[in-house]
Amino acid sequence: MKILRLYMKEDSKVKPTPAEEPKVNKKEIIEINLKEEANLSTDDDDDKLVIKDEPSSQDEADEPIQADVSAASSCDYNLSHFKKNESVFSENEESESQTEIKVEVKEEEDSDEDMPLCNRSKLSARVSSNKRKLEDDDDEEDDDIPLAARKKPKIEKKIKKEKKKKRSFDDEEEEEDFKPEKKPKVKKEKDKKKIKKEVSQPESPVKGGRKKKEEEEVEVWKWWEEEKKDEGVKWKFLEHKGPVFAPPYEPLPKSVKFKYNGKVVELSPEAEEVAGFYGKMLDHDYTTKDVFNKNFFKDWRKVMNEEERELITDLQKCDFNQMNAYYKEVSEKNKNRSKEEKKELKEKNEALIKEYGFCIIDGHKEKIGNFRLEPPGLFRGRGEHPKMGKLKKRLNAEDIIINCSQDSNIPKPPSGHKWKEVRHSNTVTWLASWTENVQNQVKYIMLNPSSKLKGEKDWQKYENARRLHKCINKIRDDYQKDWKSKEMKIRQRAVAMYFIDKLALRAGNEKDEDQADTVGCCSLRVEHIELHEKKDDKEYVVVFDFLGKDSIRYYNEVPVEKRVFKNLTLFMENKKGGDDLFDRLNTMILNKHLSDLMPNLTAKVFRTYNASWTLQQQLDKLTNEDDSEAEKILSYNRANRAVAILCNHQRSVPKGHEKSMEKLKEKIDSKRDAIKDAERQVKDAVREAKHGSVKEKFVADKKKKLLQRLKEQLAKLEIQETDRDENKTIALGTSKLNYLDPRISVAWCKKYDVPIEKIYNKTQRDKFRWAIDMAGPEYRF
DNA sequence: ACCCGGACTTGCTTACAGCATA
DNA sequence: TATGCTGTAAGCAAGTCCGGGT
Repeated sequence: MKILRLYMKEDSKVKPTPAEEPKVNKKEIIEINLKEEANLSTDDDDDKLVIKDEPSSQDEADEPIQADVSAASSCDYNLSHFKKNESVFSENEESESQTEIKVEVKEEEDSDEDMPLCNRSKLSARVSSNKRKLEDDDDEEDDDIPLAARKKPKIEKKIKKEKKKKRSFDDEEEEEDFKPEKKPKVKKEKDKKKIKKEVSQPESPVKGGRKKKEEEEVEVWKWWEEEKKDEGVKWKFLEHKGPVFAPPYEPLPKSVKFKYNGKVVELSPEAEEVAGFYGKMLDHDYTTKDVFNKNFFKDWRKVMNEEERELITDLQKCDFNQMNAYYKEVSEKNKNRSKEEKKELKEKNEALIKEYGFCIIDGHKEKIGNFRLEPPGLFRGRGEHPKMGKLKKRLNAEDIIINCSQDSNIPKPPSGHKWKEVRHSNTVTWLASWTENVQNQVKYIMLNPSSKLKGEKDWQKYENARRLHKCINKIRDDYQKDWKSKEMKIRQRAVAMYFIDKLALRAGNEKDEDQADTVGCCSLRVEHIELHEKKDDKEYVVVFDFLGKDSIRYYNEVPVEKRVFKNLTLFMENKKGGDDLFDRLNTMILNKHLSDLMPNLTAKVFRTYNASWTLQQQLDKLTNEDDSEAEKILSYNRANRAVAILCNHQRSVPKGHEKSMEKLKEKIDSKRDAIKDAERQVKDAVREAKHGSVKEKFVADKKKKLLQRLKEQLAKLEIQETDRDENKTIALGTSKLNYLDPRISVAWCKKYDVPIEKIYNKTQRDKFRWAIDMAGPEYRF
């Protein structure tokens, strides 16, 4: 792998700064800083921020980087796949700096366990208060504004948005080829025949429960044994039935009244439907939020008729209680449906899936991921989303673009309707798409993860990550050197890469004003980190505290290399809390650089790489050949958990966790009692047996066996207990599904003789079929 | 060189089926 | 037989990244 290092000239252009606070040219800042440095740093020549050409390399405190995966309190594995003995960082000697970072999974005042994660502990909005050790200037005026409310001045954004909106309005329909294409009739026949043959799976006779389902599964063909040829073409033939529309609105019974200002008001169906969306959610936290209510009310009024609009002017005066009660009643009724009804419904649903849930792609029948269009409703953004509560409109055929083969049976729109467009683009993988009206984003109907299309990509992803392994040393070396670059941009880039590599941070694209204020690496702001020269007997600690994807809080105290620390100090100089930490960097620049280092390398690959690598290391470390199966699985889960912690995958404490824990404890206690009892019995029996006959001996043996079994059961329960408790705020699913090379798990299962079903459930096995097939016990990531 | 939208992956929550248990 | 629990799938929001147009 050839690695290009670009030492470019300091770019002449200075990033435009917000108008109100004329900022110093970055170059100047460096220089200023250097002067200061020169003055200050008398003793520790260790870390001059060199700007001259030759970097002062020798006396680097070249410490190896450690992945920070230490667990939250309870579990104490201390992994570090970066450790030198793992040979990843072989060039870096010494340094025992055991990094021990607490991933403090929100521990404030026990209170809010039941809320969705993003609503919890609104992140110490005061993260960046004056505690800063290395006092930069003191102008942090917006410390008291909650994070989400802080705005970066972005005027052009507004204009952009306007434009967007306009576009979405006036690009009404422009009809297109909706009549089935006649021309390739012959080919069609042929194709169809072929498909028929492939598709008509042996119809499984109904053989009760599970079995039946298994057999009805889509055919699995070993695409991974086929030769790969890409060229951007995703398929040759694609046929499907089109999406399933949301069921039409059924007006409420007349007895369900809506009241305004205490008086019953009869709503038009349109207004009623939308009111119903709100009424249904009355118990939800959302309806207590200002933004939500405002947005809802505004959009609701839009669908009202003149009269209604005139009358209903204040949400406070609206009474949705009857609607709420009605919906509750309905769902109650649904729960109590009779067996027959349930069965009927199920059959109907299965028939629907059978008809619409599959497509034919290149001669194979494959499951579609989401063949149902999203029903109308109120938008529920996560975190402090400015658009929460807006009305998500009902979709019609006129909104939908169909994508399929020209020579396939083109799906029919509902009678009286026309598709927005039918296109035949085989360079994309979606079957249908539409533009959602709240965020103005395209949404898609795509294939299930078990499909070839998805599987192949998944496989590629992990191969790519494995490729990174081959040059990770070089890359790490490189960015460590770049910490001393004389160019600000490169320094920032290098520090960002370090974060991404070490902490598995996301890239952090820029976001629009009209989205929740969350950040990733490149979009970190000064207010999101705190620097401590010393914290709890650790040196050079960076405290991260910000809201990441889905407004999940990321909190981490990380000891870093001195040079990184100094650089951060430098980056924060003369900035306010709301300013970008890496003002010379964005994801594009970063990814551009990464792709120069290795083809197809992007920020996200590091996450995949580090996750999978961590899993492998952990599995190696935690698994004992002669553990019981349950113990091995616990080890696996622990390894999995380490990854989840690394990637900050959280979840809200499941409802009734407390209760279920208690129950488990009870069970354990009673098991213990049983064991005591059994022990006593065994003792007695043994005594009897000593001078007894064969029969007594037999009894004693039996009792012993029973005791043994009880003990095993107890052990299992205890394992379950720790496992469950350690897991309460950590979500394993995401990493399992998206970050861990399944071949590692498969290999582990094969090596230690654990049935794959214990690790992957049915869906997961489908998704990872390729890996199950591909990897032997010797596979290494 | 940047902006923007399109395409696709990632991530959390919710609803529900199916099972065990009382 | 009703009830409660648990694991799974569905749902959909929110990221990443790329490429085309200007």
